[in-house]
Amino acid sequence: MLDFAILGLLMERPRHGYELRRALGELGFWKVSFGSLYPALRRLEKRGAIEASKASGRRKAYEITEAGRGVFDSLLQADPEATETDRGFQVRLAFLGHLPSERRIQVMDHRRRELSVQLKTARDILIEARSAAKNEDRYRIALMEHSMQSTEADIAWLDGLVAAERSVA
Amino acid sequence: MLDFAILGLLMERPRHGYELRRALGELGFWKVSFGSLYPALRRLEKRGAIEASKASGRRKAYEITEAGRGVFDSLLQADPEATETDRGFQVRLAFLGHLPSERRIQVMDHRRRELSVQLKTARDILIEARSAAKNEDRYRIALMEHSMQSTEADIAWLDGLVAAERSVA
DNA sequence: TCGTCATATATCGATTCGATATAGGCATAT
DNA sequence: ATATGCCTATATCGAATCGATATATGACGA
Repeated sequence: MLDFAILGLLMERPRHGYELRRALGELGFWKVSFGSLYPALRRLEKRGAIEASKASGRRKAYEITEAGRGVFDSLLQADPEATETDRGFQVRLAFLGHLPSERRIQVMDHRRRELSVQLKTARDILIEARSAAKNEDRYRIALMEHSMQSTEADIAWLDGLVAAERSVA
Repeated sequence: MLDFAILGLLMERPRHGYELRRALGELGFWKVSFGSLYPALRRLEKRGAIEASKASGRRKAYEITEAGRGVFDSLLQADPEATETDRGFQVRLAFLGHLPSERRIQVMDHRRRELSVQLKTARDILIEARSAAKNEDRYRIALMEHSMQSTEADIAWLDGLVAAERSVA
């Protein structure tokens, strides 16, 4: 996933490692560590997906290669029905603008269905937990409730994105 | 953190591995993998924090030891000012009922301050990003906005928890 | 000129992940 | 009865990621 995210950012323009880390963090869902970032850059270099060139000071500017663009595309267009982690979806979403409009809706719609299922099970579990709860379980219940509310908010947000996408298409 | 979470669940009653995984997942913020869980149980056994006993079928019921209770307490009471990951906070919150009331508020209050800082930076970054955004960056912007909204919701939720805690105290 | 601080790359050991193997128990269809 | 398929349950592997830390550079002000 990190490789995917790095390639996505480099599609736009060359960046050095530290800058990639900052840009990723600014997306809001992932504060990637150095211990992840620099090994990932080595991986991508070894695969020929990116190339480093000296920049000012200690900086190394990384640039995506033609091969790298191919890797990015195949990651971007991976089957939405296949298993995808939360982070996987978020990275894909960040670069969804690179897909044609109807494929975008497919990706978001699939995610929406997954979240709906999650929400239903969360609701059942919560009802069960509430009925069995002692007072000292208050915070565990609160966590479950908050998690449910977050999922609901995620779904509503996705609906908004899909609606916006349809209205421009 | 996983060790902490496992001990917290075992404080209540003995459970076997699979059940620990389910209980953790039901908290909503962590679907722990087997590859994390079973090594964690080995670690805790080796430290003498938990003990396994045969249960029905292949099941092994794990029970927390006196030493384990000590480990749990020291993890629970760790300085709230010290660096804490998101997941670290959530685990601590799940078992916050084991702390005296005023310490609970300290923990939540510290988290609240961290989230406030996050929110401010996120806001600045978003403003900056909006002004420089091209059309294809739409989804990146949407991610940032959603992340901000989530942080706002987290803060509001924390405020509710703190208020509830004060009202019972 | 000397600290000091933000920037930047790098590496270490430990944790966690995601996938997979294996096998027991239980319900249901043949 | 017994075969089949499906949850349950423990376990392990290699790879990705984390969190902490080391080190060096450049910019800026005391």
